[in-house]
Amino acid sequence: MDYKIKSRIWVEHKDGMFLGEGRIQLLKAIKSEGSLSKAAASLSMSYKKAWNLMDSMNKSAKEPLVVASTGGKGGGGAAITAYGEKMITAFENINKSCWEFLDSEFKKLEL
Amino acid sequence: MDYKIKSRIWVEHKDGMFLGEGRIQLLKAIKSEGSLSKAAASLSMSYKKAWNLMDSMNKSAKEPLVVASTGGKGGGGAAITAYGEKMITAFENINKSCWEFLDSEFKKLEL
DNA sequence: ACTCGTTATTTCTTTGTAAATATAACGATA
DNA sequence: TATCGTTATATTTACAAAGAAATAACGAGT
Repeated sequence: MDYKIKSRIWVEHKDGMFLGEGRIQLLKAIKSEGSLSKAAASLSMSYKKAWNLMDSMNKSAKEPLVVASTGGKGGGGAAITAYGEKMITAFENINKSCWEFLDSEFKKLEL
Repeated sequence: MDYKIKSRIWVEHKDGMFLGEGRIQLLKAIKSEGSLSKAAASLSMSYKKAWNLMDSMNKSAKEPLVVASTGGKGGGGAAITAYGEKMITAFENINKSCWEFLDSEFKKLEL
C-alpha cells in the first residue's frame, strides 16, 4: 500500500476562520522574529497577507494573540501574548494527535 | 466556548491526490444517478470538473473506481465498481471517527 | 525638528483556477 | 444510416484570490 492519509484541522467561530495551520506558523514566526514584517519575510509571505491574518485572529479572539507597537525605538515590533502561546501549543498538540490517530486507523484498513 | 474544530482528510499517492471529500461525494452521486453528467448536475458541478475528478481517481488507483460506457442504449452511463464501493465506506468511516476524535479532544481543552 | 524601521492601509496589477461554450466520438436501437 | 443521450476533449471567458507597489502614520532617540 503506497497511499498516505493526510489531514488539515482548523478552528472556526461564528462567521469564519479563527485558527489554522498557516496562522499558527505565522504566530510562531512572529515569536521568533519579534516583528510582523520579518515574520512575513521568513515565511515568504507578503506583509499584507501576514497583517490580514494577524488582524483576523485578533479580531475574532476573546483576547488578542499578538500585540504590535508602531514607532519608537527600532520602529516598533510585534509579540505573542500569553493567550497566543497557549493557542499555539493547544493547536499543535491536537494536530499531532490527530495525525497519529489517522495513521493508526488507516493502517487497519489494508486497502 | 463558541469555537468549533473542523477537519478535512484526504488520501494521497506518489504524486498527488487520490481521494478526498469532493471525490467521495462524486462517487456517491454517480452511484445514485447512474450517469456522470447527471451526477455533476446534482452536485452543481460542471461536467468537466466531474470528469477530471473521475479520470484522476481511476488513473491513480490500482483498479478503477468508476466504469463509464459511451454510446448505446440511453447514450451510455457510469457506474461504481466494487472497489469503488469499498473506498466510499472506508473513507466515510475513517472521516467520521476523525470528527469524533477531534471533538472529544477539543472539548478537553477549555479554551 | 529629524531620522529610523516598523506598523497600517489603499490601490493597482497579475495570475491561477473555475466556469462556460462548443464540438467530436460513441454505439445500441429502429 | 439517422437518432439519441451520453462520454470525451479543447478552447475561450470570467472571476476571485494573491501579490506588488506606493504611501501614510507612528513614536523613542538624537
